[in-house]
Amino acid sequence: MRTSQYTISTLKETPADAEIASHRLMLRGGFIRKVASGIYNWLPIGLRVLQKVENIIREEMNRSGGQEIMMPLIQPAELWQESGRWEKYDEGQLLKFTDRHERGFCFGPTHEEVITDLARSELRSHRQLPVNYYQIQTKFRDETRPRFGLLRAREFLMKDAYSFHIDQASLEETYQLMHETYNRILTRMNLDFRSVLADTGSIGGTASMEFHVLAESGEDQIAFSSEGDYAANLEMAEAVAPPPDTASPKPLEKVATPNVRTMDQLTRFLGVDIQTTLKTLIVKGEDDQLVALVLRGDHQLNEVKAEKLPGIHSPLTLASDEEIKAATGCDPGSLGPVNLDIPIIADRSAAALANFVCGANEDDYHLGNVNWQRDAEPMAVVDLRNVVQGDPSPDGKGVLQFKRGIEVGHIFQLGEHYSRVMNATVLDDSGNSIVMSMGCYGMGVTRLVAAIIEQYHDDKGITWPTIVAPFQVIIIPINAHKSEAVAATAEQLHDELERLGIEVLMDDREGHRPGSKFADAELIGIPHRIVVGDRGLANGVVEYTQRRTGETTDVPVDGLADYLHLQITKEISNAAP
RNA sequence: CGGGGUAUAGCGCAGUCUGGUAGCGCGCCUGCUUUGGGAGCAGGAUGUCGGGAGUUCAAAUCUCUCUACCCCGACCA
Repeated sequence: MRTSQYTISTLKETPADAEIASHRLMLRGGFIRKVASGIYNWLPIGLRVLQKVENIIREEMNRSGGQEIMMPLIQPAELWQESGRWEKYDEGQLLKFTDRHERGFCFGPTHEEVITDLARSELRSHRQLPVNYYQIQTKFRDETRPRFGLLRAREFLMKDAYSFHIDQASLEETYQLMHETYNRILTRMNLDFRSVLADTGSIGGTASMEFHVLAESGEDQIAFSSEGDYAANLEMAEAVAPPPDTASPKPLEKVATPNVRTMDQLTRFLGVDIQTTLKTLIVKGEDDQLVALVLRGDHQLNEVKAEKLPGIHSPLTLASDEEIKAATGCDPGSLGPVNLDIPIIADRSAAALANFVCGANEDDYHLGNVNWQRDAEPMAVVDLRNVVQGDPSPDGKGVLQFKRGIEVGHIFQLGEHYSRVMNATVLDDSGNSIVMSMGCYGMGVTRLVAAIIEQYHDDKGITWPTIVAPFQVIIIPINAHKSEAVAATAEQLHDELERLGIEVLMDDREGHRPGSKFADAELIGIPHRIVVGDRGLANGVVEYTQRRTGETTDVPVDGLADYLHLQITKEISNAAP
């Protein structure tokens, strides 16, 4: 391929609205262009990368027995009404419209309904199970706030797979297989990633796991054991119950704390350690009754954990100051569990305290030396808080550490969540009608492209792993118009590499001086660069530079193509398990 | 959806406060000279100043309104 016949649309200046590396570099490098908020064009060079990522996923899915299908982007309202998600699906994310006959449709944000509908008509016998269907297809989710370029787009490419089973054991087997498949896919792309325990969220189901590419720009916080294998999304990470404080109770005391409203003010005013204090949050229960959630002063409420508690309103809703005043007679800053006429749910760490400080349920007063049982009784003691770095790991090995991650994959055991409401059944070996168990397995293809860049870039541009690079080799001839030797050598190398099946780009643009060609090659991130110039040719050598290391060596023209062929073959296969 | 901000040439921006009919850098086109780290000179093209309404002799500039986009918060691949 020659740049004179190929669109290289690099920008010298960064478009103003790009915040993070992947977005900035994809715009500058001419990989993508924005069409509307969260909606992008893919230019030729960008599409090459996208298709490589797509093909790695496809190869590994096929290798694991997945069968590729394609479902429609546009889906009828009836299916979503049947599953109950037409009204419920994440308010607003479902983009709905009607056709000329006033029939309701939506753009597919995911395909559980369509696949379940397909499965119930195609799958009749247990002999056909298990099956795993997948597609690589456009999704549309009307995000309230698209951002970070491809990391949170509204229209994006996703690989979604759905498996069907006669029983839970079979589902677990495929779930495990998909876990391994995802590991292989991400490993082949040379990514630094983690699989972590995850919340099942709005899709519903029993077990689920997320795959995170580690990057500072990631939107998720993940917690993992310093010594064991435990890893979980922060919203799921379990806080281990500390041993109870066995100090003998001291006499309860009431202290005046004028104008103290926050934990920070309280600890400074009283000169106590924040770890010996309690804070009390009032949230809405079902039927608008109030519930008090009690945490240690230094801990943060984990909303996902709280929402899962029986009797708690979902989404989690804090009571207003007025409601709190009406129920307790004081402001939120003076709340505490003692003599509180609201059911109390205590976090394990809060429940382990003795002789602690908390609000007195009276403005400008706090209580000291408070003790459970003697002074207050929680209705339940549960895990309610976010873990913090240094907490013991739930697997008993080491302590928890945090990293940020980009969620590129999510696998679920859905169980009978959809198959039951949509009546997707098969006959078992006794002729009984059995509701199929389902699994679903998502992977964000366009998001993966961005995630790769987040891990592979430097101050000059992208440093693609060879397996996903848009081209594998770039040849830059210097003053080809003046030197026949340069022109001929570059041509010869180009043709030889192409014959060997290597994806080679020759920068034959006229009017560009070497400097701008070097800059473009580095921005676009082509892993191997060959510079052909008179200077070296006099000695029979060209200059070879590795993009990632910047390491430059003079190498003989003879044998270079074969060497690169060997090298590249190694690079694109050594990551395959 | 709440809060904040922006909209002027393909990109990055100035001009707006203080109204007088649009500019800079990069890019683009032509020519010449250049050619190992984003070249120089000369010439040139490109704007319904986001849309609409209003105030005014006169609006990029003032007023109202609509729209799009970006950033900060609750969801997801």
